[in-house]
Amino acid sequence: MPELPEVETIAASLRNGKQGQPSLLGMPVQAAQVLWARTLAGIEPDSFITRITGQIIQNVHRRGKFLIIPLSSDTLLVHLRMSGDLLIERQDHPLDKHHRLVLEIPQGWRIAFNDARKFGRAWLVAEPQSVLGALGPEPLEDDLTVDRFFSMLRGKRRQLKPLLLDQKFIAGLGNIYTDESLNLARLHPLLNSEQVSFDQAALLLDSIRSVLQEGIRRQGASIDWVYRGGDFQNYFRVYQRTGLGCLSCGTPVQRLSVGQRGTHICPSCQVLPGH
DNA sequence: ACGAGCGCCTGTCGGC
DNA sequence: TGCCGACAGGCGCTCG
Repeated sequence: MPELPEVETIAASLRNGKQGQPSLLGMPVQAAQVLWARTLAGIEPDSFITRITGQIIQNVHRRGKFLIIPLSSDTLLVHLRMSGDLLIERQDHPLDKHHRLVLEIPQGWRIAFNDARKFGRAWLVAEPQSVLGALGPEPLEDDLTVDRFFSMLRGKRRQLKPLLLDQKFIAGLGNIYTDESLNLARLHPLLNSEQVSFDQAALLLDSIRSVLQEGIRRQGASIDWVYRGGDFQNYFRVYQRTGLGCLSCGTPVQRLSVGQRGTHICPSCQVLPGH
């Protein structure tokens, strides 16, 4: 489910609280339950519970698609993968069958990691870099300049779409925002990264940023049965719009498969050179 | 270095 | 109605 804008939205609501739901800042973890052991990466349930209990939540932020929750002495890292979500709910609310991890916090609240497909993971580590160390640059940070992005692209010989999905190359993009960014930049997902011109690299970086920022502004996208509350899905240019008209030229949007991922393009706006 | 294929899981949807 | 395949916002692994 979540890509950068959805994770950013979740981090902000856990940090700041929202209507009918407290901020987590300063809250101690009073008890923990592990309902699906494989949700925990590199730690057994008993050790996890012992170690996290009593630690106080210092902050909630994001790096790529990871939620980062610094505690008194360790850091809790959460990756929601395809179907995960972090919910704040009352302790007397019945446990959903998809809850995998539950942390009890004061005043009758709890944090629930809900994840139907069980792909999500949580880490409890002293050093967050041990998990986050290999991530590529943040697309919205100023240190990712056009010059740097251009040389990153030219330094690889890869199809643009799988490259943008590679979290070691750039952090936070997933299937939706990659398709949207490539369409906005009028670049074909199979174009080789070493063939991208400087101007195209500049346009692509600009497109990535504008799509991510609009996603954040709209609090992410809500699709299918995994609903989050954002409404960016109503503003998609190509994603899941197969057969509908391109917003720029009216040509029907095409669906193809790239790296075993459903991929959406406008065949008129996104042309592969020499084809 | 790169891409394809597959495994991990559960749920939904469309076709028959 | 039931069954069956395709598909799903991710990522790590193996194999050429």
